[in-house]
Amino acid sequence: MELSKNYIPANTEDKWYKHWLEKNYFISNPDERPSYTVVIPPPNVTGVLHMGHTLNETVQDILIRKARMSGFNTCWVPGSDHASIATEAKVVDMLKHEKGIDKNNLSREEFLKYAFEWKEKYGNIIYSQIAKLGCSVDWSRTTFTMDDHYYKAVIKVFIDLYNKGLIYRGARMINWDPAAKTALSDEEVEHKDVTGKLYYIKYEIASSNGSPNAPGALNHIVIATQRPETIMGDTAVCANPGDERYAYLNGQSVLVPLINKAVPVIFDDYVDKDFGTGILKITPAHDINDYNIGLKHNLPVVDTLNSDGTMSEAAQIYVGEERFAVRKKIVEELREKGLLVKEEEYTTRIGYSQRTNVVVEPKISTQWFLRMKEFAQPALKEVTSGNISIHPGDKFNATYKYWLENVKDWCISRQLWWGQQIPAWYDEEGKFVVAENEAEAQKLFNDQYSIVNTRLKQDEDVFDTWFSAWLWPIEVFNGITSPGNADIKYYYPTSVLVTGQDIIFFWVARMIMAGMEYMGEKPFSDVYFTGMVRDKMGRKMSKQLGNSPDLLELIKEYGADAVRFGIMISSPAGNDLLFDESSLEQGKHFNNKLWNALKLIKMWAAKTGQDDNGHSLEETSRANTKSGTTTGSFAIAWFQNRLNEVQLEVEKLIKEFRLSEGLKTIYSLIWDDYCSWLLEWIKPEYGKSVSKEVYDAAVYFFEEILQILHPYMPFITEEIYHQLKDRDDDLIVKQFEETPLPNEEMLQLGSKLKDIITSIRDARNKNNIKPKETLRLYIETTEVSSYDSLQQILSKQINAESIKFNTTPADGAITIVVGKEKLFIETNIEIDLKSQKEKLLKDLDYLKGFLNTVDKKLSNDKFVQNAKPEVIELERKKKSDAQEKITMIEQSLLAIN
RNA sequence: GGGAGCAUAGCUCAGUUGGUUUAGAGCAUCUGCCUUACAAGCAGAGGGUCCGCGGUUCGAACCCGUGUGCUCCCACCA
Repeated sequence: MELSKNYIPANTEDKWYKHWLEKNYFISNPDERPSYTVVIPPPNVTGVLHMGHTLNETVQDILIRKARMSGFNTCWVPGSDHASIATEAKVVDMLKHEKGIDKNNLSREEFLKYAFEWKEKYGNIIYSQIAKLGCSVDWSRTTFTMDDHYYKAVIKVFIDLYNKGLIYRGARMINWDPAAKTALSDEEVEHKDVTGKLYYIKYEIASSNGSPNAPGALNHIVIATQRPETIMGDTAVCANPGDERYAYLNGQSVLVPLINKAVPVIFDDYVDKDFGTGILKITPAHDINDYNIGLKHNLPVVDTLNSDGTMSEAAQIYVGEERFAVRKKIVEELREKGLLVKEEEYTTRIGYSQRTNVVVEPKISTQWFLRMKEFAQPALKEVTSGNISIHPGDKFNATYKYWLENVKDWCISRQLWWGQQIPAWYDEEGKFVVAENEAEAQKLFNDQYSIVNTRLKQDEDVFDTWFSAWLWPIEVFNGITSPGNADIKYYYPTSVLVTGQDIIFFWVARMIMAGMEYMGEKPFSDVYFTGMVRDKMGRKMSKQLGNSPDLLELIKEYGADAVRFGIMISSPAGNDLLFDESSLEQGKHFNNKLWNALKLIKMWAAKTGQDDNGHSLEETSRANTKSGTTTGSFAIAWFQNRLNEVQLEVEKLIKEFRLSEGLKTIYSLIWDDYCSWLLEWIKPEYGKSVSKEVYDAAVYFFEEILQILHPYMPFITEEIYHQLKDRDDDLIVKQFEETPLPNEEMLQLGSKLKDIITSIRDARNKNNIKPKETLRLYIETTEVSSYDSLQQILSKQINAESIKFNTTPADGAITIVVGKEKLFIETNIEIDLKSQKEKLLKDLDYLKGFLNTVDKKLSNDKFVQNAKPEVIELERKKKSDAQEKITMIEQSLLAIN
């Protein structure tokens, strides 16, 4: 079949993915081989995959494919996360805008029906994207965090932890999201720097107890606040007890402006005398500090906000209006009434809901909490002991440690419908039990409260999505719902977790906790953190900026392999990566390079007559004959060693999770060593053909480099593997064999050959000698025999009509020094020696400078005394080498003049 | 306020116990090539005060201190 001019990904990608599926290569079952297991960080079913996912999935697929080709029983579990709040927000939004439905008018069941439809739709899009990218996941194990068994697992764990006394229910100050109308955990709040205003407001002194004002005292005080809309919730004002300016207020009250409510003046060390006016309004319902001071001083709590962020009845004024609108109105009213003393610009950090991006309100609310201290110790030890390795560790070990040492209780309840409903049952008086179902609950009511057959109502709330996600590496193998089953025993602990550094606390730390609690063992051995994908200007990808490309579009334009290449070539572990489509372009070019190498080899196959009839060839390439030995054999022997060198290096790099460097190494092996050197070296002259031996070697090496590249670029490698030969086996499962150490001498000989060729080509360029112009090469060397195997290649690559050793040419030849050898190039055309003289002078300059630094070292007594002998030996050698070269160049210069 | 990380070519980055040269790669740039696999290519070249300063050392891009500039995480000062 005729090969297309360029590689066309669309022709191969779906075909091979389908083939791999049909052959069940992705499916894993426990057997006697060692397992290599990865659980996918389940994408949220909130939408489609973005570039961050692309990077993550690619990394995982590379690791999995590499392991699959290295003798492991690989299992990559795909799935998705219901993402409670994030998805619910999306569904609510969709209902409102697309169907004109208000969530408040739906029953829980009706809403969940829509939510499941949403999940079905987006879950499937996500899965198809994962497939398009080539990910070799075991689809038979696809798990969703609200699957029946998974749902049960979450409930079971909650009940278990409750019975262990690790879960409690109570009123605490929590973060409230007024848009989603739910509590949030501390980790779901993002703090951003915001320039706001500090308003200085007058509070009249009420003088309620009739005591006279102190001398010089005013009839009002001034208090600074950023949130004037909260003043109606004030239940005291507070000064530092050591602050003499306010001592006179002891026992007095002040009036809250606008509503003229009298509140006491109290004193507490918490107040900083030097900030603002040194006096603080206390609003226990809406600030965590105020709440704590309130507790200490027994202050009442006046909650002036409704759950949706509007003012409540308790606020007395502006009831039902939105909080930020009210802020403006209150400032205006204060100004009109002369109660606003001044405003100043002020930068502060404000908490935003990670999911709805609205300003979070501190609010007192009854929620479920999980005690975390008990979990922190074992989870910390796994990492500090090195039992779990984090990559890159220098960056994250400290962060991990800090969080665990300062961990706070986890608010696990959410006022949402999308998620696992909390299995707590309440009677009409508010007594409750925790039970799997209502029947069980009735029984417990009987046992605990001696109440029989009362009307029970299940808790309306659901769990934080992370309260299900933390069980992921266990329950994808049903480890909670059927402990000790064959899968969990075989696959747990998993090998590596690949995820974003932004969820180290949300998820990574908590999975380790759950693993220790429920399996008594870590959930994974390594954690590989990828950085954030930004655009090439370093900005975060976002819909608003329009800089977040569509994965399927990219695959359509460049092909999945090129997308994988592009994202991997620029992604050092743990650092943010700047995504630039030009790297995908590079990937596309790389595909094409491979494709063209294939075309070349197919052409040879046709010429050698090996394609159909298996004829051996009659003619051999010029590079292939020399006195009975095949010198194609040098090219072949050299490449074999170079290949071994790269194989070992890539092996090491992947083991260290330095995937980007691994790809660069492979890229260079293929483009430079295989295509630019090897294929050119063994390429026959026009009209001639290659020997069977050389042809076979070229094919064999092609297969080898395809194998190394396969984990990174699975589609094109599989395609070419099959284009090279008709075969029944597939590259995806081709096993790597043990790699022998490369022969250093051979590698050096190859480098020497390359250097000579490059130097001569440079000289051709500089002296304007056309490639077609033949030249006569003279080599001054002490190692003539080393050229035995190089000569044929050399003369072909530089188009030499003759090569002579240790014979001096006539005047007018170009002189080049390569290593410790002197080359003379003689041609039939007139040469202007100026440029080569310049080159020699430049080389001379460099060498003299270099010699100088070496000399300085060697003439330093301290160096000679202290340095290691081998270092000194090396310096001596550098010195003599440099001297030798200098002499050679000086002689050459003399000859020119 | 506390902590972490980073700063090397125009850009993105390597540089793994301090000594293989006066520091490397890819991309970009420049020069020459429509050479029969590949112009999405080939051949070649140029390009750096390793952020500043000080120190340790025979020797520093690398270790220490300090300054500057970025980035991120954590934290309850209105």
